[in-house]
Amino acid sequence: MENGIRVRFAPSPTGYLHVGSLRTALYNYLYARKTGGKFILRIEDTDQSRYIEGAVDNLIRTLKRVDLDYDEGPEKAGEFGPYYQSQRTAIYSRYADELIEKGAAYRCFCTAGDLQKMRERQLAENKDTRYDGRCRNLTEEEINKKLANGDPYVIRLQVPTAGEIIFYDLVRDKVTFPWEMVDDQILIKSDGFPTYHLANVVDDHLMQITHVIRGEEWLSSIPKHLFMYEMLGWKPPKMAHLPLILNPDKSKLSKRQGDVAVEDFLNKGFMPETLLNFIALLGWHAKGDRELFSLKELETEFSLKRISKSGAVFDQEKLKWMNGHYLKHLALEKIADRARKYFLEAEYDISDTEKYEKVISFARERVSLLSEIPEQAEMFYREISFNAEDLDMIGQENSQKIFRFWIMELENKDSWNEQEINDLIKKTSAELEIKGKALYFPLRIALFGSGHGPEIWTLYDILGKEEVLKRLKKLV
RNA sequence: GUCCCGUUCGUCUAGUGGUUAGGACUCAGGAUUUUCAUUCCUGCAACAGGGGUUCAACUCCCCUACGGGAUGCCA
Repeated sequence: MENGIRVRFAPSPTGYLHVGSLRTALYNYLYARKTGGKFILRIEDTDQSRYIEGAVDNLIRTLKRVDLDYDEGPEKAGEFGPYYQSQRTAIYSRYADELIEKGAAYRCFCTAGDLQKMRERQLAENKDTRYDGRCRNLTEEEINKKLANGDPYVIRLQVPTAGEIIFYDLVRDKVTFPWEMVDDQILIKSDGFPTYHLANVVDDHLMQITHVIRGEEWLSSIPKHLFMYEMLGWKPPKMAHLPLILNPDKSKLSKRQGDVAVEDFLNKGFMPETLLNFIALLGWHAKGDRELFSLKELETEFSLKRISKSGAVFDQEKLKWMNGHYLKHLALEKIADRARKYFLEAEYDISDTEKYEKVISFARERVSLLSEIPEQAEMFYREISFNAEDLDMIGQENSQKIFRFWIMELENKDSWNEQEINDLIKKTSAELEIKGKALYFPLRIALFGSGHGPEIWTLYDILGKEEVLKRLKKLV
């Protein structure tokens, strides 16, 4: 159901995918899926000084890992490419020229040093630090002379100096800015590359973007963007500015205060389902009390109208809880598959698939991260070791009686089912007149090296009769 | 500093003029479980402050406070 809605996720390739960016991507994705529109990925790589090898590949890989599919973008050419801004410089300069012709932009020959000095002076005089517009009034003669001279220059937007601009944001409704406060933004840098502001306006128009959904940090740039749309004679897209995701101290979520890279969360053992579900809730909420949603469910539930206005603290405690939830409720094979790499890292032999899945089914119940699963599984893959206290318990007469009784009984029959093992426990208790903790503790210590852990049957089921017997025999 | 945006339990939030202000995470207690974990139940805990408007404000308006964002030849 093509309805012409087109949204985009336009990250700059910084080398990793920020959690806040993931949410922006998700909301754009959801809005596209919900409305039957298109979701475009565009790479905003116009800052040459920040080029990072492999950053785009990593970005795309991460998007894939969390299952966020785009309809157009790098490696998925549509009719509006190229989708790298660094490959579109000719396009931007054409529109920059058009703005100059229309008197909405001008060449500025001020050097970085000039600007620095200007800023310092403004600061000293306690004035706003803004470009003072000194190059606005250069004569044609002066300009041509500098041009002929090969002086480097930038192109600046010539914004109105008085009045105010009113616009309507889908999240914040009416927003007003006085033009006085808006700077003559640089559109084309002296290296010929555009700044975000120009590139974003040009591309959103050319790529026929209908809705711009992005972080609140862009809100104050809207006047400049809207001015460009107007001067170029274009219809601006609808805007939705998302509340910020915050550190525990309420500042904008940043690297300095912990992990912000989606890759890091994934590698630590958080799962895509968790990340997507949790992050969807940071700034958006369904009508009722429901909080658990799969991606598919979000696609139908999502609505721009229910995006909240205030920032949301990224609470890792709740993230962990939610991951624990998905660990327990997702298909066993899926968890088993994802946990595999952690077992391999721990060098456990998991070639016995049946055993491995039983282990997973036991361990998934008691952890909140994929990476924590192997430590719960140690008793099934490693020889157990005992501390002094354990040894003491093992050496006691009653313990020895229990072990010998079990060895004898176990050897009587080839295989045991759950009922039979439980009956054996009862029988042991009756025959030896040992009960409760005094019975279970020695058994647990002997079989898996701890007073706490799985039920005896669970352990027997996973390890099998031979291994259980072996562990018991070693101790008598 | 200036401009912009925001403000319901510690945190994420529901709420849209009349509610015992609901849910989730965390925390505490209890039940189940021979243990641990799970699960379930119960509890603690919030409308930033002050003015209006109204018969009635968490809900609408204004001010103050606080928080955040922007203020780059970065996005």
